[in-house]
Amino acid sequence: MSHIQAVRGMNDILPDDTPHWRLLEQTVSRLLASYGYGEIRLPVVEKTELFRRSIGEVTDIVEREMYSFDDRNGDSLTLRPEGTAGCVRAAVQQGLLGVPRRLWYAGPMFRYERPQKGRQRQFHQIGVESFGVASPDMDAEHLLLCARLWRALGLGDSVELQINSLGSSAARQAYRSALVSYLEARVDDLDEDSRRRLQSNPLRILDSKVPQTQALLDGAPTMADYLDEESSTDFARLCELLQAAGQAYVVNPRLVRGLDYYNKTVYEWVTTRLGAQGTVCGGGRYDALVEQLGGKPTPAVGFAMGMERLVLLMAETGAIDSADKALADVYAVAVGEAAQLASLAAIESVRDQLPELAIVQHTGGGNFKNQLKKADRSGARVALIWGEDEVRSQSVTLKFLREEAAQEGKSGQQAVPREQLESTLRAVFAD
RNA sequence: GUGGCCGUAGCUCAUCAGGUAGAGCACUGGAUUGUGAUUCCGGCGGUAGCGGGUUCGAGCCCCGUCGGCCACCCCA
Repeated sequence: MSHIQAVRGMNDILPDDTPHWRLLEQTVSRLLASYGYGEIRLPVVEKTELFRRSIGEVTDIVEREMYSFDDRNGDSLTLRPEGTAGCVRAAVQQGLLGVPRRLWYAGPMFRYERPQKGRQRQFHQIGVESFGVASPDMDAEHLLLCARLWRALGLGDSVELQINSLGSSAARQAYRSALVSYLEARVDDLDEDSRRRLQSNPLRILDSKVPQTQALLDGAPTMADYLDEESSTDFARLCELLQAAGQAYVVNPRLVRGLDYYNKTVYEWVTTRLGAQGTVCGGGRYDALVEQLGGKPTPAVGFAMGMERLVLLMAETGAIDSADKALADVYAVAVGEAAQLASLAAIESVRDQLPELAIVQHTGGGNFKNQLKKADRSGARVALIWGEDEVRSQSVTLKFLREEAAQEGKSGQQAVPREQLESTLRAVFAD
């Protein structure tokens, strides 16, 4: 068994799945265009320093999940674990921040984690970022845009919106120390993971999955009580905007996000249908990041959605009509050398005149039975047959392979004079 | 990084208590020397992930290792 296998957690996406992916990509790019967002294409590799500074030194991503390596000149580079950092870097570097700017991107991200359902080491995100607008109407725009996407994908009933506000960094600090002192007084009741996080990242204890810890938190100080005034009025305004738009949401006061750069509004779209990895999309404000990365102070909001998870959900929900797996509309069969010549010439002409038809030409020889079998397996609706008889009479036999065609009174087969082939096909595939 | 379950034909799986492996699908030949999908008959296809151990004998038991799935951690 010396086959070379794919790297763990880096998966092939096979032809059976790519139609789902394409539908997602097309739907997203149309929708974003309709909201006036411009696509930006970013490198997959950035300087390691970029991620250390933006995501945060003590996060799991930076501490143990990055694919980092030394370039030949000694620079430390990293396969991007997320998209926001690179997008901000590009926006600053390319001078895109003079006016409010709406951007989106899509592509692979890399995180060294144990693979499980909805999580792999190379995964794909679609990211959306808006720069230069501090008011919550931009947050609302993002959320409503997402909601519209879920509806377009048939996922409207499968996801729930949870929102929260983290407050300004000062408010966060204040809340953080209040939480820590509350929990330190009850450290004996804390689970092991949470105790560790008490040192490293106390806010994350809030979304612990341990029931006992959650119970302990019922008596803890709440984030809302520590919010600065601007954060709380902005958050209230966002809720108001969502209500006005008829968008349902749940305020989850224990929602925190893993990356350090978030402040004020944060949110997640979650589902219960995907096992443990329920977050399908997540984001929020990061008003300080642009300045932190050397740009002029610029407020920003953004989110990222996980394409693998969305594709899983689409399949799970049956939202996608079990896609047409047929690779061909027409399958051309030719037996004999003369027939092959006639077939090739005719098919090239059909391709000229009916470029939208998917035509698979039989290759590799074989008898009639064999070739017809391939025609059937291809999923094609029509087989075109050339043999000695057709060559002699300068015609082609058109055979209907599918039952639904029979129901339309198009069944069996018929001889078609060569010069009528294109018009006959045009008529057959008119619907 | 931690834990549980699992690796047998291209795919999905069987092999009851250790006695050197079987089915369906797929592929292929024929019944049908120019006709698929249905039916019938035949054929190809396996160093049982890999390595070691126990045993007269290991797909089955033990150890290691690699890989997969799910969960924890964390996140999309």
